Amino acid sequence: MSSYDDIDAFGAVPLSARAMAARPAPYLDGLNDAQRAAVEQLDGPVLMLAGAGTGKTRALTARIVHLLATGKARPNEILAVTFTNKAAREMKNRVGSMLGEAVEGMPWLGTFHAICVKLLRRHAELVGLKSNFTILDTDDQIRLLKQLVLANNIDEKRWPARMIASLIDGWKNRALVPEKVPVADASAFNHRGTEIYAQYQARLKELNATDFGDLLLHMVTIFQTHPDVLEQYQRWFRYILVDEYQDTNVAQYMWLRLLAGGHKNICCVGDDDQSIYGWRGAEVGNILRFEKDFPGAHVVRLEQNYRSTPHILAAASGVIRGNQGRLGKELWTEAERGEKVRLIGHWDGEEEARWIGEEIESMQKGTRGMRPYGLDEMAILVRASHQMRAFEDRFLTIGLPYKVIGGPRFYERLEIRDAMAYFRLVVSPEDDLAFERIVNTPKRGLGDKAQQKLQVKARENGVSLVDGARLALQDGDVTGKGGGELRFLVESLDRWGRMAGDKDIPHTELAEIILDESGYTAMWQNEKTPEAPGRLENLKELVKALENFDNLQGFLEHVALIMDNDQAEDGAKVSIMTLHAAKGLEFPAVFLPGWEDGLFPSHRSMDESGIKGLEEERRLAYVGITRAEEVCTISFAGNRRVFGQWQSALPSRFIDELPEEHVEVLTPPGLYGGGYGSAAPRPSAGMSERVAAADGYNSPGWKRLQSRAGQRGLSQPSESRNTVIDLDAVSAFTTGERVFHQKFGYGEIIAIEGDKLEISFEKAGIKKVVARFVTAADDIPF
DNA sequence: ATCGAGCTGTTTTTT
DNA sequence: ACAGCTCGAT
Repeated sequence: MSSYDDIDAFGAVPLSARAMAARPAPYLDGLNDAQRAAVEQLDGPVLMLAGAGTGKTRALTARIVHLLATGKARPNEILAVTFTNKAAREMKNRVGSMLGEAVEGMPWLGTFHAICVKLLRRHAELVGLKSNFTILDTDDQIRLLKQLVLANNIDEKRWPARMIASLIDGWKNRALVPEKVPVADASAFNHRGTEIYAQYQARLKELNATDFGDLLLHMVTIFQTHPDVLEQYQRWFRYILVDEYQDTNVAQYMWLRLLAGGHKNICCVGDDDQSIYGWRGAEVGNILRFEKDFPGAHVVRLEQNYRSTPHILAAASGVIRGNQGRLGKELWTEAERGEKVRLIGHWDGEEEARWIGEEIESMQKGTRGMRPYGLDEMAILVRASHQMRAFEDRFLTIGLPYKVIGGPRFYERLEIRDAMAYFRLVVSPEDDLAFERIVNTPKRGLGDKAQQKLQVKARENGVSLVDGARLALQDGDVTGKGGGELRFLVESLDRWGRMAGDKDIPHTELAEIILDESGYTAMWQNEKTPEAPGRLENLKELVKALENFDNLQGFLEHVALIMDNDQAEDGAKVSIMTLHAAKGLEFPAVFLPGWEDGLFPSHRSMDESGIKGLEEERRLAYVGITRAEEVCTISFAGNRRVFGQWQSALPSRFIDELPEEHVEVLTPPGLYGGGYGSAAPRPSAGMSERVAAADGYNSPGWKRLQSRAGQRGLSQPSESRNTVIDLDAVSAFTTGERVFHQKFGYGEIIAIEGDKLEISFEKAGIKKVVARFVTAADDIPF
């Protein structure tokens, strides 16, 4: 029998009545009418459409406090879901501080995944798992798939494990178990994908493991097939709150709908204009359909913005207006007009970085009549992480302190994963994936051959790889140096396992012993590469992080779901991050470089998803602009080195969409190459002649851009804005044209198919190449 | 078994 | 440009 009748064992802490009675509803103080409505409409479905900077977190937390204060629900009867641990933590803290001392955290406030793990541990047996199942990270997932691909004699080139992984993730995001994958979907991949999917799921079950997608998928499956279980939770969770609803995927949506099916008290908070995760399965449709999905829903719009100046808001609105099918929201503010959005063009990416570096330095002192800004008040938000390099290079040379936010997370680093694999293996010796990871790390002379033998032994006897290794050693399958090393490893694992059970050995000490005795620390000490010291440093940090937990097991449990990267903040620094990473943040001064068609909006995104892709890019632009409180500076470069090749580009179409009365076009100081830097936006589009002329679109740089584009038939902005893929290099070439390719040299185009060109090269013969790697022969980029 | 030269495919990222 | 990987040489 399952044990969900112990639900209320979790942190049922009744609110102290006197804490609430002391001051009547202080948490409602200072809320505007819309916020107050969102807080007080407790029953029935509510959609809180909260624009950027409209105080949604405040409203959300006040709502929770209101639920508690009115006695509508106890803390453990509220289900509050977020996407990130950071958001969950913040909400917990804010609810805590609004309530004053007393509240033991809300047990059901957390990320979708964290909550699903908690639920799934209780009901694991319903999907054929044990409740101590492990959660695989992306790395394990890929390795597992690779094995399956190999075992099926599938061509790895045509079906890379990564690709299959994203296919499977996509299905899981849509809550599709292997049998439910639509025929059209499956046949597009020759049914190979679904076969592997099914095998992969079976293998996960054998390993008593799940991947991230499974956490949701399994819970949806359980709710759908066990109405009794579902009912328990429907009854238990009297109120449901969802943050960032526009980012939910189909599986999350189904999960929510199922859970909300009882009381129907679900409050979803989100902003359709900030949906930027479509590429990983988020469905804007979920938020757009809310009123249909939940009949009788109250829709509350938070439109008063407390973050940005009117110019910035107007610029953002101007851009987002280009999207179809929005729920519609117009942000307004009482703030002073402030600075217009500033726009500046540059000759190339390096100059853009140089200019921004200098502008940041001037802004520190105060410039152009603006107040001085501290470094930590400024941020650079880029579309793609490779853009960061130019800034890092530049800032390093001029000694401007900066920090990169996002990027590889601590727990994703190689050395951390290796160390964790050792820990995992000590805690659960049957963790085959962990064993595979470390069996020959550090090098123990156990190559493919030897590992194959262990696999065979394990499979034949139906035991784990560690036990397989034991048997192989007994039978003398692995001998020599490798054999000795393997024996030592297996014995060490046993020893560490016993130590893990010994209460007298602190687990942090054990961790150090494991890393030392395994030779893992020594491996990095002996390595002379520049990153080795950093890796050792990270290992130390890992051991330190262990201090916050009671034992290795507890630590591993948490780490599986918490991939945070809380870098210690020391001193004021300019932040550099992607637009995606910036969602939810705000800065007094924001720089938005790289607004060029192809880069932003991203060529790829439009290729793959057409108009939907373009709209998502536009939302990204909206998110970018609305991060700025006081100063927003948009820039673009006429030329940029991409994949080692110089490419020229036109200013982003989003620049045309900025309402001109809210934009000030800056001309860079004439320090570098005269007027070259002052390439202006496309003159005939959004910007008036006056504005365009004022900043010199007659400059040589701009003219050159234009004439280059002209040769390609790309210069007419009016045309280029109507079609989605027009900037694709496809239209740039004609058959018979003489072209140059970096690797193959000169040749003549004989056919064009989509974005691929068939070219007869003088030296290399006939090849098919992607159009953007080819340039017209008489026009090699400057 | 392991090391280094050549090939490929290059957005965005959380859990 | 470059990282990550496969394949051939030690």
